[in-house]
Amino acid sequence: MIYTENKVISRVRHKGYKLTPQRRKVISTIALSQEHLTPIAIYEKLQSQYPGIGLATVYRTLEILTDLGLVCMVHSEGNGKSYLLRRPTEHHHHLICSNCGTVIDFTNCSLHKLAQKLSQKTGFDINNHLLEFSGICPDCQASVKLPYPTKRMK
Amino acid sequence: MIYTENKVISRVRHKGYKLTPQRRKVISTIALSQEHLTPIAIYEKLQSQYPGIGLATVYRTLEILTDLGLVCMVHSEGNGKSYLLRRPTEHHHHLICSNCGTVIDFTNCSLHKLAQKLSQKTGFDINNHLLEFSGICPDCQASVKLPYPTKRMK
DNA sequence: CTGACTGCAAATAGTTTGCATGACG
DNA sequence: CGTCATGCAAACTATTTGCAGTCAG
Repeated sequence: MIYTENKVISRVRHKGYKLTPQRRKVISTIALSQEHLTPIAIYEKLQSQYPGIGLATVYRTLEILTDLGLVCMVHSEGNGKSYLLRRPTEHHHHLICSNCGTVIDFTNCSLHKLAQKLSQKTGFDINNHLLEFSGICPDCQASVKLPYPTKRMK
Repeated sequence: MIYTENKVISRVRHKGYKLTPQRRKVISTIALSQEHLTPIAIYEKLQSQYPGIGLATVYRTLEILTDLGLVCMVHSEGNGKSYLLRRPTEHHHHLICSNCGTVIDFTNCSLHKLAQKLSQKTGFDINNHLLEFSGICPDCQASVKLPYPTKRMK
């Protein structure tokens, strides 16, 4: 299931967080976006509709949403030091284009079996996991363009 | 296979990088450590044996080693913003205790099949992936709370 | 009303870079 | 000997925090 804006709002309020216009805006920005957004991207999108909103507020709101499990992160590998946020669908993982940054979600149930096995073997109480693939998406394979800086050393 | 210090050194030299005493020291520190190390941890360990080495040099060396595929990173989730480095064994993944930071390696071949399937479905040219589980290790389950530094299992 | 929330700016934390000096090959 | 590497400090990027004023409940 995808969290609707209203669902998120009621959940936030229900947990005792105040529902300020800033938080509303952040939530609706995430809800309306089709892509994963960085905190900065959210902040910039908001600047036009809601000038004066603080970046710190965006971070603070994201912290709450993360805490409530309402957004999820992408740790893009390689150069990607930025992490991205998105309204969560069902539990899923990410396939990331290391050239253009496109993110595709997928699910994989077999991981649960693997987690169980690991848990038995090691005694860990496993409560979280992170699986990401990265590569080059079809569009980027076609075009020869390289927007992401890759080369090091001069 | 585990890269020996000599192997790393010859590989670095072979790629045309100069083999300075600083690089040697960084490499041997990583090689001798049983645990994953942050860049800062490496820097601090070196301070005693090699005062005056610069943190930037550690980073620059790690960049080279990463480039050569001689170290691997752990992106610990949750609060963990620090990433850790280690001499690589075979291709493997990490199981991380979110309480004490213990890291256990494991391999999982079925991921390759998954990657293939994804690749077919999406057209991505997949060249990398990241899989990590986190949870509470047996020791931490038993004891209430422990500080961070690490232990290791095989 | 009142504590939670906000914007701002300053503070951190982690990492990168510019530059003059120094040393590997 | 000519690069390439180093150490240092300053620059950057991403995120967090302190604070005084503001507002949702």
